[in-house]
Parts: sequence; C-alpha cells; structure tokens
Amino acid sequence: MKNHQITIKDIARELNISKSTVSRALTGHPSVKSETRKAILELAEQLDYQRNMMSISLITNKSYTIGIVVPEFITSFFPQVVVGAQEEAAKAGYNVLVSQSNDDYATEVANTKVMLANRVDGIMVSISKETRNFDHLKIFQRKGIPIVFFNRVCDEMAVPKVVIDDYDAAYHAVEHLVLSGRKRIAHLAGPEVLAISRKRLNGYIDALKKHQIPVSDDLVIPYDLNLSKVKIYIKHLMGLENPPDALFAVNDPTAIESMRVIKELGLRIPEDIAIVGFGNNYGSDFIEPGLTTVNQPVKEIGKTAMTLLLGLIDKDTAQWRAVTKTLDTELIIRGSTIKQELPQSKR
Amino acid sequence: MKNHQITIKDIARELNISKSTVSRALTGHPSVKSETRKAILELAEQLDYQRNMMSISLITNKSYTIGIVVPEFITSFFPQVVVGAQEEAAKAGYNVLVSQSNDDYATEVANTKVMLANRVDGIMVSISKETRNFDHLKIFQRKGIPIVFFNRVCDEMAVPKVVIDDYDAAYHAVEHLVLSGRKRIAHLAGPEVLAISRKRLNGYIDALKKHQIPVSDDLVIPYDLNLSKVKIYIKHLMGLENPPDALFAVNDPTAIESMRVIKELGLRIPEDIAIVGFGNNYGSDFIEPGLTTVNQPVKEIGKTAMTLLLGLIDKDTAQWRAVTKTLDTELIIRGSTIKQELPQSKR
DNA sequence: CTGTTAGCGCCTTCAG
DNA sequence: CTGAAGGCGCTAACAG
Repeated sequence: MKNHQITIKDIARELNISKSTVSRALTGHPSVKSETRKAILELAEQLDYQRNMMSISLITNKSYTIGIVVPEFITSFFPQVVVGAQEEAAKAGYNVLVSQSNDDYATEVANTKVMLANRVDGIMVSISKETRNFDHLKIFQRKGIPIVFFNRVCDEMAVPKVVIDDYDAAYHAVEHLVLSGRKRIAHLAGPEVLAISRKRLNGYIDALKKHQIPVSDDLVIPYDLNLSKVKIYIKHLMGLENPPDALFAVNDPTAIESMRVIKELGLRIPEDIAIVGFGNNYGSDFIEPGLTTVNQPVKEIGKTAMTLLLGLIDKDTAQWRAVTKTLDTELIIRGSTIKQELPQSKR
Repeated sequence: MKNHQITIKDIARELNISKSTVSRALTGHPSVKSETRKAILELAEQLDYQRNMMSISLITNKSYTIGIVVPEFITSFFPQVVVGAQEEAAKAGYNVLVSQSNDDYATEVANTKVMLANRVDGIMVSISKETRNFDHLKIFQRKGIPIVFFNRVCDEMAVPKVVIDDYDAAYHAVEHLVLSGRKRIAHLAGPEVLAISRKRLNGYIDALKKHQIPVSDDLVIPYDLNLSKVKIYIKHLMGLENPPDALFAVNDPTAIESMRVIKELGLRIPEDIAIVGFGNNYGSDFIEPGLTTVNQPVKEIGKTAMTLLLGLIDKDTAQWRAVTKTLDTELIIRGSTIKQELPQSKR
C-alpha cells in the first residue's frame, strides 16, 4: 500500500465544505466562522493531518531546506557543526539536508547536484581536501541560491565565510612551544590546496621567525591527511641526525596518531618531544598525556554560518555581502607540552 | 532576488517546442527525434537545468527522502551509522534528512513531525533515552510509512529492527573479567527504560551466575547516562568497604569517564580495577590503558537498517515483516583488563 | 514523433 | 464568511 496521507480534500469532503475554507482555517486566516474552524482543526488533529510541504514549496518556490556539505563525519568536528547549524535552522522553520563526501571530490559534486534538485534555499559548505574546481558551487551563486562557507573555505568565491583565525591560532600554538624552550619544531602540515593548511603553516613560520628560530624545510612535511602515513613521517623525523624536540600537527587526529607512533618508538612526551594539535577534538583531553591543542567554538561555527545564510535568503542578491566572520580560538595547554603533576596512577 | 531556477517551460520556450517533448527528452523517453533531443539536452546542460523534485514528489506522492532520527551526535556512533545509511540511500536515489534530539523527548517528537510534513518515504530511528511514549512514531505506521529501528529500539512496535546482541556481548565481556580473575564486578548501567540497558544488565547478571559469583545490588548502579554523575558513582563504589575489582560500563563514554575518575583517585588500571566498556568508540584505543570494549559494526548497522527500510517502501504494508537483524559484535581486549607489555614510553 | 490536457496538494485571487 | 477557478513544475494519458 502506498502511504496514504490525509489531504485538505479529505477534510473538506468529510465536513462537506470547500477546500479553500479548510485551507483558510488551517493557515489561520481570520475569515472563517469560528464554529467551522473548530471542526476543521479538530478533524485535522484527529487524522494527524500534516500539510504537504511539497505543494507549498511548489508555490513559493522555496523548499525550507538548507543543504550542508561536509567532507567527513568521522571526527567530532563536523557532526557538532551540523548540530549547531540545525538548531539555528529549526528556529527559523528550516530543515537541513546533510551530505558528506568522504573527502572525495566526485561525491561532493554529486551531492551538490542533489541539493540543487531538492531546491535547497541555501547551502553551507566546507570543501573536501581534493576540491580545486568550484564550478559545482558557483552554480548556486548563478542561480541566486545563497552559499556560506565555513572551516574549509573557497578563496575564489566572494561569499560569506565563517572561519577561525588559523594563522593566529597556529602562531600562538607554535609560540607556546618556543616559549617552553623548544628549538627544533617540526610541522606535519595539511595539503597545500587547503587555505586552512597554508594559514596554519604561515602562522608556524612567522612564529619561528619572530623568535629568531630558523625555519628548516626538513621539519615541514605537508601531507594529504591520510593518517596511515603519519607513521612514516614521524619515523623519518625522529630518525634525523638532529631530530625535532617539538611537533606542531595540523590537526588533532594527526597529533594523536603521531603520539601513538612516538610512544611506540619508546620516546617520552613531552620530555623528548612536545606535541601540539589543532581542533580540541573529542579524545584530546583523555589521551595521555593530554594534548595541548587549539580549541575552536565548534557549535558556534555552525550557528554563525547558518544565521548568516538565513539572513541571505529572500534578500536581493545585490544586498549580499561577502563578510568573513572570524571566531575566537583558545590554546588549551595540556601535558603534551608541559609536564604536569597529575594526581593519577602511580608509575 | 528570489532564486531563479530553470524550468522545462523555459527550455520549451527557448527552443519553441512543447513542454511535453522537453519532458520526454529529459526523462529519456525514446520517442523524441534525436535531433530535438540533442538540442534539448544541450540547452539543459548549458542552463544547469535540474528537475524540480518538488513537483515530481507531488505527482508520485513520494519525496525520495528518508528520515533518520538519532538521539545525539556527540559520540562517533550515530554519525557513523548515518554515513552507512546515507551511502545505501544514495545508491537507491534517496536523500536523507537527519535529526538529532539531544536525547530530549520533546525535540524528538518535534523532529518526527517535521519528517511527516516533509513526506519522508520512511524513517530510521534510534530513540532518545527519555522516550517512553511512542505515539509520535506509531503515526508513521498508521500512515503506512515504513519505520525501522536500530540500536535503541522500541519493543512495543512490531517493525523491523537492527540491533546487536547486547545480552550476548555483555555476557562475554563480563565473562572475560571473570576469567581474568575478577570476583567483585561492578556495573554502571544505563537507564532501565532502554531495552539496550536491560539486555546488557541481564548479560552481566547471567555471566556472574554462570560462574557462581553472587550478584550484589551494591555493585549495580543504573544511571541516566549524564556523564557528570559518573564521578559520584565511582567514588561511591571505590569507597565501599569491599570495593569492586572490575567495572563493566554500559558504554564507552561511561567507561572512559570512569577511568579518568579512577586515575584521579590514584588507583591503577587494571591492577586495582579492570574496566570494560561497550561500543569501541573513537578514542577507546588511544586512552591509556587501552579500553577493553565491545566492538559493533557501526557503518554496517546504518547500511543494514537502510536496506531493510528501502525494501519496505512501495511494498504492501501487509508484506512487511518485523524481522530483527542482529549483527555480530566482538570483544576487543586491551590494557584496561589485561596488563599488556607495551613498547612505549618507559615508566 | 509531437502537442494538448488534466491533475498531484495547496494557496491565492476573484466572485459571490 | 464561503466557494470556484487558476496555477506552481512536472508527468502521464490522450489525441493527433
């Protein structure tokens, strides 16, 4: 049996009145005799009537749906952003269509097509690490569908963005390493195509320069964020004749995987090498030692991006302004950089 | 400017042909002169034409959207399930509307209403820990919209379910503690309203009975999964005059939080107390010591539930069978129960 | 092979 | 206050 939904027609027939009257009562139009209105509302309630959004979408040319395009759903970051965004959307009566691409470009493109077919009223996107061509996103601009980037943004599109100050956060993270006495600080960086990687790299470089520490190419390794490769890089770094005494990892998963490898090598953290991550992901507080990392206001990112996006809907495109909101970060210092006296298991 | 989508009408006008011909060409109907077809497809491509799903939904009374209702998005479990489900849905041309309720009953109800208004063709649900009344879900049954439960299921509804054998997994987890020599095994249990909690509790009880270990009420603490309370319970347990030598936690977050508290108390894991969790969540492998826990095939749960659900759509309700698929689990033994020689940082 | 018509569920004129 | 008619974008049935 096809699913059998109650329609206005059903209610009208049952009550033997016209469809338009039912529609009026249901939409709260005042010009309905209170008696009739009451009967209609009661019957609607009783039959679990739900107005079919499809039809109203057809009329208004709005879907009341926002698309969210994210690269992955493994770490806690994107799910949390989605939660924040969803809360904000719900307040405004919007639904959210989420798609994740497994960091795969082709999937991202396919997903955005789906968003188009579903007539999303706007999209919030964080691009995959493979994305270099933005045609699939520019379509939205051309069609007048607002788009807001967050986290991994697209530099070449003049649309609103929600980011954190990656440069600044990286700068302070690395400075923290310098101030705690480290001289040879390695950086496991992200892919160069991501602006986010480049900014963190620049923060790293400038912090070193500021403190008259030479930037050594040997110590900077950009990689594709495929964690299985971390082991190779760490072994290489620690095998140098002058190995690093600190590591700034482009994100927490990288930092955590690095810690695992370093422990395997029998080295001590932070005595032999200090580690700083980025993201304050789930788990960075209970790994041992705790991971010093940059905290970002995850849910806030989602909320901010959604608020920005909703503000663009129904506005004339001419009024759109490509603001970039930069949210504050905070360096959380834990045991991976500073030896801490923990009241925990005796060794 | 409202977003201006290209329609069949636009293409027809441009090419000066009828709308039906355009529609036929676009839907791959053979009866279109290849010349005309070519012109249509080219123009459509050029204009980024995307058929409006709203209208076809209106006709077919299908939305090609599946709702997924989950209680939370903090741990990696549900996001991963969603990924699995989404992959399966995409293969069949379906979208996914995800809603999370923050484990709040009222939000869950509101979310399901949204699903109804959006005419989802089916829903996959895992209930919140507060949910005791299932009227909001029974509506779907009544309307002939298929529903599949996963993980946290509703016993009183005869619909397909995808679960793991919680009883069996708990039994083996606890038996592992017994076989490793523990005699006083505590259990931080989940809320009794969740079937999942009861099954794990029963597995715990039966494993103890099987091995002639008395089940002590003092050692079983059901709680509402609010992690901030774990500290109180652990302190209470460890303060008993005859404290437990092992703890079976209802899930990994509980286990991990317990480990934190236990370390704070200056106790050693596993020497003073062994810990077993449930779920093999993200982080359970890199906490120290590694957490012995029950691994569940997360993505597989999502895929299986979605496959089951898609199989129900368009079928006569009479053909629906309330199968329950039970997926295999595996106990992963790590350092929290067995002292392991780790080739890592010297102590 | 192509055009015309009707209708999906709803809302919004326009007439009573 | 209420009813009838038209149309949103698309497809399907019915003519050519």
